[in-house]
Amino acid sequence: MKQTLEALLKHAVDALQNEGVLAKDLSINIIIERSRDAQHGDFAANLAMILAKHAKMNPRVLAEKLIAALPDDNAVSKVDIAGPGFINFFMDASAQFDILKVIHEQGADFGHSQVGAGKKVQVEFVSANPTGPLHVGHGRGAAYGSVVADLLTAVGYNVQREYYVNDAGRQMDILATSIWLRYLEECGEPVRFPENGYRGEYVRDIARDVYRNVNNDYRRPFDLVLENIPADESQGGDKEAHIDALIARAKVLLGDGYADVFRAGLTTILDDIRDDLHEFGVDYQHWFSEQSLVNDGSVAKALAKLKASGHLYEKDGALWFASSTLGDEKDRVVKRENGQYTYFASDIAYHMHKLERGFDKIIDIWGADHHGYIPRVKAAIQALGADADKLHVLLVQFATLYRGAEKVQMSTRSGEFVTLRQLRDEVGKDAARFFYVMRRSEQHMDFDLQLATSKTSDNPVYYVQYAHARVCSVFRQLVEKGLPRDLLSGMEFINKLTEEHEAALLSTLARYPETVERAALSYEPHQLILYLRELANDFHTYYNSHQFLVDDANLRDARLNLISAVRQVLANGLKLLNLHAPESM
RNA sequence: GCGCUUGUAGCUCAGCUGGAUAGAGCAUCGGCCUUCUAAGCCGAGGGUCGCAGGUUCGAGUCCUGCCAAGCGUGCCA
Repeated sequence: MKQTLEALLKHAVDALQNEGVLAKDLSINIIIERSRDAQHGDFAANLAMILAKHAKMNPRVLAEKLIAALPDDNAVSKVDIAGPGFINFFMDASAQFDILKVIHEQGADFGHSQVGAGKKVQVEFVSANPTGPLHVGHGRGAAYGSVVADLLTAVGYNVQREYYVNDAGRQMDILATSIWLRYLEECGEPVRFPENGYRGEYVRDIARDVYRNVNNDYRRPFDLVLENIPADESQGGDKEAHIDALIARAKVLLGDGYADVFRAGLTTILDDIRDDLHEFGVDYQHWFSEQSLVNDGSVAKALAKLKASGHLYEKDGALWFASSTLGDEKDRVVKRENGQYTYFASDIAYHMHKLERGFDKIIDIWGADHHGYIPRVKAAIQALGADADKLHVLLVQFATLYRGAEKVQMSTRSGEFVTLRQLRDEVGKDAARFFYVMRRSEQHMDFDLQLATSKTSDNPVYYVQYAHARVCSVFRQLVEKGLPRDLLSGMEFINKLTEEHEAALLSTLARYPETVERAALSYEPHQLILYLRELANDFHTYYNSHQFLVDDANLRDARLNLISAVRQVLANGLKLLNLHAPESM
């Protein structure tokens, strides 16, 4: 309907340009928006106010000329000038009813579109180090990323979801070493566990698995393990040096066994993460291994490419990327003095790999604490000869957990954190997803566990789901009362829907496709949640003030068609968010 | 110090990219179940949009400067 009005206005502008009222070379962006207030009609255009200056004319006068030049259209019943020069459009009531037919015909596809035109987009999200179970901080990224991906799919993009597995870094070595030390404890060795090791209970679980598989094969006397190892922090030393030495020692003492322990940790934890996310309604097309970039020479290749284009130099025995010439604050090391690549080096290779895979758009979803990392990655993409605007980094703030008014304390290091699994157990998948995505992703968020589990009207998840269940309930009542339903007759007598509440619902329903599109293109799932709450509210209000199963069969059929459309749109929206649309509650 | 993000009702947050009288939920107060599910609805109170300038027909939204909070500023990931 917006497009129709835009076309009409365009026509009027052309006419005025031909008459010489408006300059021909004017670049005009016609914006039609929905009126917030029903008094202002259904749609409004601010065109006259924007053009007033160029035309050297009072906006209201110009609006009058525009309206005079407007072609007739059946869908428009009245056009007004209001306020400083708004052009308000009142749409014909019969045109408003068309949306019900559209919803009925398109069903589950209603709201989908092709604005993405099949362009290839990659959405990479969560990508937490596989050094332990996901915690609630990752949950928000998971919920947000998956909905962004689903929204983009709904508007016609060809979306690939990817998880980048950081299986190559030092953190993984710390994990493997932690597992081995817990294993030695299992064997009965008097282990002093390093302060920088991973202390979570899951490390012991993996260690026990290893023990079950190899018995004492990897057992070494702890005295030997500790020989000449620099002291840990509480012993007056440096905890980083201590753990690094332990890692090196583990590799020496275990030989091939080290890789075995390492793999046990990686696969166990990755399987757990995969399973966890799956149950949270998050699935990926690809799990991309960082180690594979090192193994297949991609990192070396990426650096060679940077070197060839003159973006690398050596200093202090290390290899540097001159990112400061491309907008970064300072240059960054890609290969350390000790010959090892930095994390950033594999990230350059990773993004080169993404570029080579031919995505039109690359979306990285990161925790907001990584925001300082954006300029260097963009610099890398540019240095690789690609367009840095292809990369869109979306930031997700952490959520602070509350139980009522009480803040839930968390600390990853000590192992005392709330896992995503615990959250799902406590509040359920639907409430968790809904709450995570309810707020703008860059906004700090307070997640109240008590509210999310409350089965009262306080809880917005139930509010929306209840609206869906209520429609279903009406149809059950219809059957119980033995009343017939005639869909076609309902469409035929659709103009019996003359109540204010019905008009409001029709207009809200019509807004769904543009809401989905806006939410998708601006990566803002909360727009969809907001919409669903509005639609649910419109419905509940309607429900409370009018009976649907009335004696007048024609009116009844018309109303059933309306609420059936409401149910369809609620279901479509809930599905996009990967939430259940319950038939009863 | 510099950079990024945030600042809107008592609390948690929206505000459609510059539009008309700044909205919603919770909380508070007052109403509505003999009727399709009260997990619902209706009503009331509650605001210097952090502060000060600027841009223009028009600013919560844009620009500048302050103030406050969070994060970043590693040859960590």
